[in-house]
Amino acid sequence: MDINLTITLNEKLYLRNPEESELGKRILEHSIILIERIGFEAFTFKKLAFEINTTEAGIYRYFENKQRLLLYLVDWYWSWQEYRLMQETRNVEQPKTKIMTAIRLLATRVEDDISTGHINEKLLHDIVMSEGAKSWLTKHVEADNKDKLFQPFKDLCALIAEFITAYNPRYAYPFSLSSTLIEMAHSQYYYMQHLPSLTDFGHHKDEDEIIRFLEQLVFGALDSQAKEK
Amino acid sequence: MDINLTITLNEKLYLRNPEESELGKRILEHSIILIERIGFEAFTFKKLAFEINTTEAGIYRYFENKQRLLLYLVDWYWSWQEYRLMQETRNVEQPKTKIMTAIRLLATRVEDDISTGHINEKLLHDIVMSEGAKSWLTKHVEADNKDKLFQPFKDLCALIAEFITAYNPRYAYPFSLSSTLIEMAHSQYYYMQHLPSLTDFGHHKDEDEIIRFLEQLVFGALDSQAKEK
DNA sequence: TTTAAAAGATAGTAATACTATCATTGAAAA
DNA sequence: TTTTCAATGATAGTATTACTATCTTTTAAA
Repeated sequence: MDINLTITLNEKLYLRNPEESELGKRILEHSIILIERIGFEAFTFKKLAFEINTTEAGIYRYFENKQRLLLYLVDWYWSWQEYRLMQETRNVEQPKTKIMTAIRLLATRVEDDISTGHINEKLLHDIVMSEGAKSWLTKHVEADNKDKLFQPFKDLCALIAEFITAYNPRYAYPFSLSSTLIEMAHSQYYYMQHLPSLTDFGHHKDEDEIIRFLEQLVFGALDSQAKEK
Repeated sequence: MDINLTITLNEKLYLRNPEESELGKRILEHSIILIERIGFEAFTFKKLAFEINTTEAGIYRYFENKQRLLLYLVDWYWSWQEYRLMQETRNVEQPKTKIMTAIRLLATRVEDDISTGHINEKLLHDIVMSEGAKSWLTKHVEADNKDKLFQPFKDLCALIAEFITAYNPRYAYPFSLSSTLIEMAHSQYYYMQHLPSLTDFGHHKDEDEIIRFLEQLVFGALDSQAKEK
């Protein structure tokens, strides 16, 4: 069986659709590798062009600038996570199980998914953790938001918020809890790796601990609310 | 009464201590104003120099680069928040009240504190929300961490973790809960302002709602744990 | 076979992120 | 009072970044 997963993103993210050409796919593939290796600040289109034996101008035909390319990658990641979550919660009855599945998918180190040829999900996961926030922490958030450039993140957030509401319809903050969960799954992992004293996962660096922390956090909030009301 | 609050920070943050000269203080004052106005990406030492009628080279005598200056400002902010929190929890007996004070201080929009002449805390609060993460999301986090450049954040995190442990000694994740609380107090506020559909604070934009969300989150986690064990 | 889009090659510009050097000032030490 | 020395100011210069423009060649469909 040869399944090929293609994720289609908002057209405003690019000048020319990178999924529709060989060069485009090489740009995606190697931008992930290069950003992961040298970091987004040091990453330039010139360096990327050198890596894939094309020219700087060639890359500018696909993406307006490196910020847009990053946003493309980040959106791709959130779309992929939402897809995975929908897959894994299909046919699941219990809202509790759905939420636990979400936590597991978000907080577990990603392995490369072979069904998406040129995208290395493992590296992309690292990029989203260490660079992802830079895609919305800008002076043009609101303009980008109007252009729906954060839609994949919002969709994922809304999906998990649905699970939350299904679990406890009286809980007052399903969206905030959902965005907190998504953000913390990534940033606690980052802290565990780089600033462990901000966590309790010390140096054994066990991601299962993050899962337990998040489960306890989420269900603590959801179950106590049920009691209080 | 003329109280003057001076916060002393890690010497590795700067080349020349900006608190010790008039020019240094003007750099701090106007970097806050300018970063808040144009954003960290567009901010340059040349533009700052123009604002305060000095030269680019003059600013480079104080800070190695703009990233270090940002880290200085962010560290200043966390030191100030820790100071405020210690002030406001002194003589408070109940751990629960201490935690609620922490939540209130972190999640309430800051007003300018006149006791610190050249620092506008209100603007600094905005900067920490929208640019703060960029100070640790770098390829040199670990080197910076070895140089203790994140100490103020860690200290604040540890202080709140103490309150948490005092409230419930059996809770397993005081540091992670503390860092989650600090981060969410800022990022839920940012979302409320710029990406409200990630929250439940819609468009009335009421920070008291964030406080209630955080209280319910934190005490939900802390109280349910007590039950389970 | 033509033709038009994509890619390659090359050049150029303004801004950024610095470093270096030398002159001037101003306040404390001699 | 003079010296002196640190801080600042003024100016220049460099490598890199972040683009834009143009012209040619390749490729793939009409």
